[in-house]
Amino acid sequence: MKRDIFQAIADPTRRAILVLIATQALTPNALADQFDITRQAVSKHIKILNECELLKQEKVGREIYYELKIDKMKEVDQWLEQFRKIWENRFDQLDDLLTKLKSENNES
Amino acid sequence: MKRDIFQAIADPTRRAILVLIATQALTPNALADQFDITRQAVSKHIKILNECELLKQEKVGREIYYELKIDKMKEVDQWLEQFRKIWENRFDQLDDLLTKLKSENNES
DNA sequence: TATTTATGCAACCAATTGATTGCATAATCA
DNA sequence: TGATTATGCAATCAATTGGTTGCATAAATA
Repeated sequence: MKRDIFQAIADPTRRAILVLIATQALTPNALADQFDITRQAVSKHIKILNECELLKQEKVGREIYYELKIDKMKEVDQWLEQFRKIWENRFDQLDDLLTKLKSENNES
Repeated sequence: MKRDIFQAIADPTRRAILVLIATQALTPNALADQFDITRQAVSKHIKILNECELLKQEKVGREIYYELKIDKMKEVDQWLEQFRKIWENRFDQLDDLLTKLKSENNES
């Protein structure tokens, strides 16, 4: 599969799942309770998230607890970095401009 | 259309377009030159990005220059914030643990 | 004015997606 | 052991996606 994390977070249900399992491990059934779709639909989302290496799992008896591999989310953060550089730079430029205008105003 | 920025960045071609127009305004034709797909395919990507309010455009004669509304990218950053809090918190906890272990080691 | 050029829109198409139902397997419980 | 429960997999389906070709429009150029 040529799936990546950007595909994973494209779907709103999957984004909600990621938030839910970010702080606590949950079973597929527990997750399905949170949504108005069938357990199997949730299961397919889990499968996709798993393929994207976003999940760690722990088997307890016949239950499987899924939790978010939070470090994987850093990949999105890293991609955003190139844009963050730009908006921070532009903010600095605006800041410089305002400082300059202010000092010019004080001189008059 | 119920499209959002997460849909917009799900496609690799669109991500590449966003990078290209982040620092310079480009026409659809100029963009199409960068990819191995038809101009119309690029045009459809532009349409989608536009629906997501990711673009500003300036018409010059019959050419249209598209540039990224960089502030819109902050929406992704904001969504990531909840995860960033978690991984930064865990890093702090690890840091505390290491500091604690170190001091205990010094005491022995 | 006639031709070229830049762009957007419509129709179409194959592949993918998100969901469903049904079934198989494995673990728990009465 | 037999019934229940948790999960995953397969088949199926409608809707969406990313791509194509063809056409219409508007601006620049000869």
